[in-house]
Amino acid sequence: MGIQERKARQKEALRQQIIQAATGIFLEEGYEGTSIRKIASIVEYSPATLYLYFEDKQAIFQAILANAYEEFLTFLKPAKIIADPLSRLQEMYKKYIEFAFKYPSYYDLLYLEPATATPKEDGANYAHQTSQLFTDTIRECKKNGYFVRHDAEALALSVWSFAHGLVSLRHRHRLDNFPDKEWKIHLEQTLREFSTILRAAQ
Amino acid sequence: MGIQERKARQKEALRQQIIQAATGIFLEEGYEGTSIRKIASIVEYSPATLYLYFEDKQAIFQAILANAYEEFLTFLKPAKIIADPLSRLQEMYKKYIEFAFKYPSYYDLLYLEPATATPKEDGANYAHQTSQLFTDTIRECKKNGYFVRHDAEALALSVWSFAHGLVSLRHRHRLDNFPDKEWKIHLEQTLREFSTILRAAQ
DNA sequence: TAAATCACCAAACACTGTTTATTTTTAAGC
DNA sequence: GCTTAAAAATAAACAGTGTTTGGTGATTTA
Repeated sequence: MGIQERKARQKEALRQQIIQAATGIFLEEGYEGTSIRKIASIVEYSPATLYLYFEDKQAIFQAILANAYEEFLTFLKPAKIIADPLSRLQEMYKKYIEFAFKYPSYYDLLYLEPATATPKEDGANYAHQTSQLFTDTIRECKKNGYFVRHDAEALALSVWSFAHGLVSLRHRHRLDNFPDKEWKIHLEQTLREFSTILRAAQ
Repeated sequence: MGIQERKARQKEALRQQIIQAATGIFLEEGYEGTSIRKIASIVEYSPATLYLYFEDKQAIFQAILANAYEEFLTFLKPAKIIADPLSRLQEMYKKYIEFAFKYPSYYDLLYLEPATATPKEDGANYAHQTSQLFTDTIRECKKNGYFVRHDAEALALSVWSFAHGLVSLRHRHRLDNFPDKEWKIHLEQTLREFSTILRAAQ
């Protein structure tokens, strides 16, 4: 009965091929720029075939989303090692922002693209995990005597909002008055500024 | 030579009719949900005719954008009266966030929708004006002895990023783990939290 | 009244995500 | 090996999108 196993393997192989092709286009052209027909032409199958492997376009991107979040966690890992929780928190949102500018398409898919997924499922789930990441770190800060008068969850959302806001204003070209070179300096200045006011909030 | 004037008036009248129809659909269905054909059917002209009055879809929404920003400024006006610049700053980002939740479509068009406009023109321009609004207020704070050690522009971007981040995470359903009722409380808590750390940053 | 200009639109073009009906390929049973 | 049943793949269509082209009929000018 090795035939069914081989079939399952082949089915999974094509699934992965579709995801890979979709990721390739997506990273260069974004969500809207990635069409079923483009993906189909790369894997050399008809567009209709893709619907035997994925329910719809959204489903393909949920598979990419999983990989994107893996990438994101890997990117954040170095920050997680830092012993002092306040320094760790700062390094975390720095890395968060660095990830966003290094992988803009991944970032958009994770946090900026319209999410049609149902609340408790995929779409909002990765976002919830991210918010937990910040909340947990701030809770540790509180244990170490930082932010004693503050609410961990609300402060975590503030920090995350700052980072996400900064990134998405830039990604959506609302900060184009800063040319690329000038922007780099201003970004660093803004990060320092935010770090300063955060450290002052004991 | 009143004929050409009458013609110009009629042309302008239809232009406004198109903008009005487009705004109606847009406020209920968003940018993607607003099609040229839908607008054309409301004003009872053919889709092709709209291209005699606007270069493309984007151009129609730039006209709406102007109205949206007017609405935004009107909404912010009460905050601008406040004498103490620090209290004014706080009321400004509160009103900013309030506007975003009251007119989500307008907000999206202004700050969240992909902007294809050239840097120095419309798209980034309103955003630049918004950033100036925050920067000017913080400069006044500095004159009154607040934020003396801080850079006005960088701090302004921090504040704006926080407000925009909070709004867009919610608008893009990345905070759906908070149901509507719970969210309202958490939003207020987060605003208080941010206000606290801002006040501590002397 | 004839010529020129203007306003308008039907139809087409090149796309999009998705579904249906049909064909081709593969495996199973005799 | 041949037939039958099941599985896999697809051609073609549907309903929609933004936009362009070519042409018609009304209006203004000369």
